Amino acid sequence: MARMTPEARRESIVAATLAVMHRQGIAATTVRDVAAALGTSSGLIHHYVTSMDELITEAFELAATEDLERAAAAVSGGTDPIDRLHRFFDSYTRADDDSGMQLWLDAWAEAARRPALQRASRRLNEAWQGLVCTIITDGCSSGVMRCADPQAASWRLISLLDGLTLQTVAHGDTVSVEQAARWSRRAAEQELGLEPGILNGIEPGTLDSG
Amino acid sequence: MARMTPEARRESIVAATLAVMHRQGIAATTVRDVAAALGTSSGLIHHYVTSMDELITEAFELAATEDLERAAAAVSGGTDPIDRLHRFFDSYTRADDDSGMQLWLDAWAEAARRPALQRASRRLNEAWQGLVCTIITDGCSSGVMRCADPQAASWRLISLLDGLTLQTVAHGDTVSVEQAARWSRRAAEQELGLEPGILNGIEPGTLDSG
DNA sequence: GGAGTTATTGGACAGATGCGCAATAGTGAA
DNA sequence: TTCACTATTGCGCATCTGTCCAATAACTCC
Repeated sequence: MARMTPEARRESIVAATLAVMHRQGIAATTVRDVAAALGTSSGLIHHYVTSMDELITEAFELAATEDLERAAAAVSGGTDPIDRLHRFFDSYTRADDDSGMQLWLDAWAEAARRPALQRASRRLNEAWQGLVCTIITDGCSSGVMRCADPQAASWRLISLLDGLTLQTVAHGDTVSVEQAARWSRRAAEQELGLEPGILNGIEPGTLDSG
Repeated sequence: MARMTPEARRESIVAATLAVMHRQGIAATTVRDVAAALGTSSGLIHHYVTSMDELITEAFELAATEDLERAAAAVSGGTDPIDRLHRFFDSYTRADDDSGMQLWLDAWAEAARRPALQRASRRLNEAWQGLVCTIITDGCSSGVMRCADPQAASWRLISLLDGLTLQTVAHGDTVSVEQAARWSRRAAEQELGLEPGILNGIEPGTLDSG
């Protein structure tokens, strides 16, 4: 393979690792598969990375951070708390139709056995919760939402979303993607004292362009 | 090792497999580990089991079915729908403090790659949801609960429980076991139009003996 | 006791795994 | 052009994996 800058090569290795992780799952991602996906030798990977665990953690962290930043960017474009919450749900449900959520399932399962992966997974999960918590706190102080405990409410919403998409990803169609989206929005309306349907009704972009 | 009845031997193999799965995770459970835990040779395992996948699925199915039946038994002893719901939460939160929930995390992650495991996981998840759905339906028809869509509500409750305990198991203490229990009960009260605190208040056994 | 059945053994087999290392080839400076 | 540097190769090593199989040992029935 053509010689590359160390920096560029390292990035390409992490990107290739991520592709393999999406295709085969975290546990089944091997050095040789990454090398094959990259079109290089397996020795090269270890020239840049001290262990496979480190590489997997780094790749997961990259993907998860990008997801989070995409969601944060979408949210920050909202005009008011309800619009921001709407955008949050949109970006979450758009992300999970792909194999992105399977990566999270793998990470949660592996977390107990891989400390570095656990730290990354935990940190990013807390960031997601924080994103929602900020929206709710704003909504409460501006009076459009009613919520006694934004911290708890945001953990419940995040957990509900995770639990529902878990069903979608792991079991095929016990719960459909559309149901998961509708039900979690409905729960948010109920949890935050919003008018029923306000999150599910005004949703022109989901079916057309999503 | 002492010679055993085929039936007894088979049971001991499945039990040993389950122990190894709890200790090392589904993906890292090997024939040799099971044989070592059993104090026998690895060849013996394949004399009773055609493949490792079959054995793992069978062991998971056994553990999950026992959990479900324990919950169903606890629920069936309830005097009315609210008491039954109370008992359901009790048995669920008592189960997850152990490594039982980690097994579910592993199963969900592996489901995409192991069809037999996926079928088992899916079937049992639907049974859990059905258990809750029955309670809610009864509660609605007897007038103590208000719920427009018991099917959807039970999926939301199950998914919320899964999502919250997921945080507990995978990330240590982003969400504590007590918080997960309290928050999910609170969500149920809200979802089913119950008096706030009715599921969290009357709960003498949790802190003393749990 | 002897014979037949079968639970159990221990190791062989082919393949995969993470990692390391000498050899090679491309690159930039003198 | 030459030389030092290092990205890249290709393979070797030790270990682990699921699966299979002939040999052995324990049990049952005659």
